[in-house]
Amino acid sequence: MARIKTEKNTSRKDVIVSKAAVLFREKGFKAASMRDLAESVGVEAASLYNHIKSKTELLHELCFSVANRFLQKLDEIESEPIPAIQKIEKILRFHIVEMVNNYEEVYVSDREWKHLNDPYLSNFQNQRRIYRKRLAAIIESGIKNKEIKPIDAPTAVLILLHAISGIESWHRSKQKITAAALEENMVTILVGGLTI
Amino acid sequence: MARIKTEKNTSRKDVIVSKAAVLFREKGFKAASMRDLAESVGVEAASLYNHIKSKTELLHELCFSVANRFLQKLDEIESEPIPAIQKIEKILRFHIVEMVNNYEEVYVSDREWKHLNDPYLSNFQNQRRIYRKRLAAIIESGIKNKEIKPIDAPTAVLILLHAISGIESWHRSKQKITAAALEENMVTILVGGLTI
DNA sequence: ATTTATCGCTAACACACGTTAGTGCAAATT
DNA sequence: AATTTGCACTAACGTGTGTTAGCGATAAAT
Repeated sequence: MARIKTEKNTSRKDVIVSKAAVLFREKGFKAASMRDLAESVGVEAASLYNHIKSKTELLHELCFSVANRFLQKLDEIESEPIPAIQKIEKILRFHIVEMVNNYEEVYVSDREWKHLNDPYLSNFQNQRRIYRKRLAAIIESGIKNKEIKPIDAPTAVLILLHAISGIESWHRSKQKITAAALEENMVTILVGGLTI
Repeated sequence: MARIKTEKNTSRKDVIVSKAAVLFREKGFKAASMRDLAESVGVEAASLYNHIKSKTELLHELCFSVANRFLQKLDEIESEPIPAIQKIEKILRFHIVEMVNNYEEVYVSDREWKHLNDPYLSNFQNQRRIYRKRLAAIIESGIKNKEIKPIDAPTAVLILLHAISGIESWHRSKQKITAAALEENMVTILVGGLTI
């Protein structure tokens, strides 16, 4: 009967959620079982339910905490009085840093949200759609100001976001370049590809 | 007792594999059940086993048929006597066209290969690793020849491949631009991002 | 020190899953 | 026309799943 160990300012639920992120990334949400999770937490499966309502709650928690972080940052950057292309670069860098430092959560939020249930599912999809539209709008304004090539903005957004999710491969690769180098390379290629 | 309808030159197994691709994309491999698949084929679940050995066999079939198409094309392009950057552009265009026209299969091969079993799993991972190394080598040679910016080649590969998988979003979007326009936009941004 | 709340345990549930066995009809082959 | 093969069916199996109920021990609050 060993209790779940917690560090300062982290509840037992936080521990579970964070272990779930690792597992969901490794195996996928459906393939990761509550018994797997229990083992990785160091407890019996049933005990998890003293801290969480359901398996899907873990997914909500992960998806929306990530989504909220990105939304908040976008609010912040959108209102800065800087050229559109610089806004895009800032957002890009934020995404990269998040993907590097909070790999598990961000990855799960990106790949496993399909398994959310309504109403969370529709909610999440809406947020995602709106987020992308806001990015597209920034790009459009950059095109108007001749900072950015006259390309289809939604396509540019799609490229940016998916390219970032490629950091997954970086995480798995044996001989990683440094995170800083990764960031610079990605910015060079992507911002370079957009700029006139 | 209605038999599975086949068109010319397609076996009943082909029909099943192709319906499986749709289902695996929609729900993910684990979440898609054989009973789901049976329904979409118009048959009882057990009847599927007159044509296939197992659920995973469907995944093998999909993953390796896609992988082989890409490998074959890479062989072809690699041996052409053209500048590296043009090779990259050709490969990029091939990926885009494949992702547009064979969406379901390519998507499943890209996202669901984790659920393969050994020895297929290791096999697939190896092929993937080697494929990427060959792409990186082309980029390296382009860098040497001053056709391509001096960036980290593996990072460039990662960006290219993942950006392509973003075509998933294009497929789902309501107001699609044409496939041709999509292709041109992607090439503009990505090849533009690599070129000096 | 006593009470109360927290939390991990065992046992078990209902259910969905992939798959096999065995039967019989219909199409293909002779 | 007779025979063989192909294929869909029903029934059922074992297993793994998420989750609940209820018990007892320990930590927290009084």
